[in-house]
Amino acid sequence: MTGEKTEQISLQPMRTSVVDQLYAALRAAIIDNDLNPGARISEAEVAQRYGISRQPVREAFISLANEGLLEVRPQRGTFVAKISLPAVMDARFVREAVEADIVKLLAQAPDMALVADLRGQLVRQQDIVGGSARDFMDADEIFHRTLAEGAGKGNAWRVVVEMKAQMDRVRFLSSMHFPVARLIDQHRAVVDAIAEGDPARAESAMRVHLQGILTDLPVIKQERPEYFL
Amino acid sequence: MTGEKTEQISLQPMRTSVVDQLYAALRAAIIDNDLNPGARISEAEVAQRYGISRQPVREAFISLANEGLLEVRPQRGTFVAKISLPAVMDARFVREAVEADIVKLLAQAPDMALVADLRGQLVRQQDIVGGSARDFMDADEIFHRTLAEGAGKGNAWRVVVEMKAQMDRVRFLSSMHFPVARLIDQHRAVVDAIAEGDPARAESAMRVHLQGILTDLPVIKQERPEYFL
DNA sequence: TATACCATACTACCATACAAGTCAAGCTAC
DNA sequence: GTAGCTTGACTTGTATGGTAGTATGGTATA
Repeated sequence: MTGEKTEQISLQPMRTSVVDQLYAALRAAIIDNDLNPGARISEAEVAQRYGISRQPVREAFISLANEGLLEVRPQRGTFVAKISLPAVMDARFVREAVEADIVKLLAQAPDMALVADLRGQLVRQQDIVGGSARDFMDADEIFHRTLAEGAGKGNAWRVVVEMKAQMDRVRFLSSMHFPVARLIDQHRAVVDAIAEGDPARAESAMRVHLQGILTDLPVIKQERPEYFL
Repeated sequence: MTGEKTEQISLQPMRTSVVDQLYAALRAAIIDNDLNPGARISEAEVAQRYGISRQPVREAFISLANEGLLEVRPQRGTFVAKISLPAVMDARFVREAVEADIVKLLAQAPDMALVADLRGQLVRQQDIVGGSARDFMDADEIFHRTLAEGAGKGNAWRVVVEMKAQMDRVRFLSSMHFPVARLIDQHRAVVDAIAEGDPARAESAMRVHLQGILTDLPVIKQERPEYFL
């Protein structure tokens, strides 16, 4: 369907494989809610839209389904996964557990070079305060990744990324005005606790930060029940 | 390669998809070290062995590569992933963080029916003491999954499963004589702390339990350096 | 009018064919 | 003898064809 507009979105000429490019494009589209939860998205349709064959599309679908972003029902169709409240809450739970332990680790042996880097990021985050939600989300992701890599847990970050995908998808539904200033304050609290070598306070600050992220989830579910399972 | 013995391993006649069956079979083979780290494993070869076409094999490979169990190098070949020490240690780190929070949650609101279930499992674990490593690993997995599901974190368990795969692969290399009796004692300590509603002790017991799992990893790496990255 | 049935147009699944990159053995030129 | 090229046998990546299962809408029947 959408049989008229064959707008032939073009992919880069093979710097990386077609599958990888398509995977990234679809993943971003789903998280940004450019593709709405529950939307149908068949292999053939996507293949035609991107001017490629069905096989790479299918392979991109597999990875997205494994991440819980697509649901493929054999012989029936493939759909953007509806948002499951338990799944999102569990993703937040996992992320909190992992990042709490990461900052605990950092505070046990404070690295002042890392702290300086983080403080620099805080300043740059302040500059975004009036800016776009997208820009802040990017800065936020860099901040959290810096913590993980600073603790030498780069592989653990991969898990957080997967959990974050579930969470971000919901956040992008919530009309985009999260309290940037407060979030930055929470970031600062984490950094300060690390700098002072106070693991308990660092952990607590991170938990508070991550627990506050999905507070308006019930509201969103009431506003858009059709997006939820 | 292995051109003679085409022993045609047969898959079930389509109760579930060919891809899913093959995925499970290969995953088990890798974790059990039936397929050694670094071993070559081409799409065509596996397809022939199972009497199916290359496409389903390829799709199973994608999922296994996403889990870090295979490494596919374009135009070069596909290999069982060598064991990366940082990756394994980070997997343990993530698992500890998640399961520590799970038992903390359970101890905050002890469910005596769950405790009874767990105590029953402890008894059954005792019966295995002289038995096979495989049997104990299965019982161990059930125990940990019961904790996760008891805390209402069934989705979080999916993450643990992925981390466990990395860890179990190493454990199966270590000549199989882990101290079963001690591990059961540690399980009991967790259950007791939950029953008594002591979150701090439950957390601590779980962390001790999981930290003790990979102690002989350096020994294994010395014994079989060719399996490591 | 309500319901069982059936043709048809989808879907994802699997098989097969072709394309393109990689690597190593062996030949050629020097 | 050796460096460098050619060639061919691999590999995974992509395209296309055919199959079986599913939903849907129209039609005949009670």
